[in-house]
Amino acid sequence: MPAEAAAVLAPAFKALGDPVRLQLMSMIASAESGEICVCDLTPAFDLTGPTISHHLKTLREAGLVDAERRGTWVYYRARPSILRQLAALLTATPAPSA
Amino acid sequence: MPAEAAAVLAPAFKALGDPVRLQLMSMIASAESGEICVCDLTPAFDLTGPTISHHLKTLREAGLVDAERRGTWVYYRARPSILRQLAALLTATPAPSA
DNA sequence: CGCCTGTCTCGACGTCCGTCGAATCAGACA
DNA sequence: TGTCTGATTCGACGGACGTCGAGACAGGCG
Repeated sequence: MPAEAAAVLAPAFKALGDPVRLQLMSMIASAESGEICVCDLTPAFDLTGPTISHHLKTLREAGLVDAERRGTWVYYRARPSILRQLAALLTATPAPSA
Repeated sequence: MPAEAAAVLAPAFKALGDPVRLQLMSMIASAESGEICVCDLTPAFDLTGPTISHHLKTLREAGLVDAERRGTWVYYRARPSILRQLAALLTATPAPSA
């Protein structure tokens, strides 16, 4: 793996490297309708609204989720393509020779 | 995903969230013989020995690699089981409903 | 035994991160 | 228009992180 690829992929792993964000990602990705409102995410944690918003921004900037405002509420949905990329990287790494 | 699971898995993602460690992990996991010497890892980076050693310790403590001293040299090898766990988490997250 | 190479530990420094409170923006509704 | 709720941005604080230099430890070899 070239250094440039590592520089591109590492931020995505980094974004998942916080327990709160990992759980947020899980909730977003496993939402039945494919999307979930911030107002449904916030009460699941013992954290203030701004803090959850900050974590969601981190996930957004890592390219892991998309956000869309509809009326008063903001809905988040996962981006499966990048998740597949990360998973492929992890399964590809073990040496096949053995 | 329960909060406890997130607390357990997040550190592994966090360890991969640094470009240097991600590349180290890639080099270790893709080693032909299944293991690789620190002396082969260090010159691949523009970093000092202690810094590489620190990153390797981080990967070790995250459970991603094992280290073994043989004579003068220390060899690192990947732990495929945890890599499979992380990959499964990423592929499992997208909602199947569509 | 003394030295040399390879690796790790320790202490320090600057920067980034997670969290909060206060303030701000976006939209709905009377 | 005014106000209320939901979500974000801003500024600040404490703690963790990445990096380095210096020093310590492990093992091989004269």
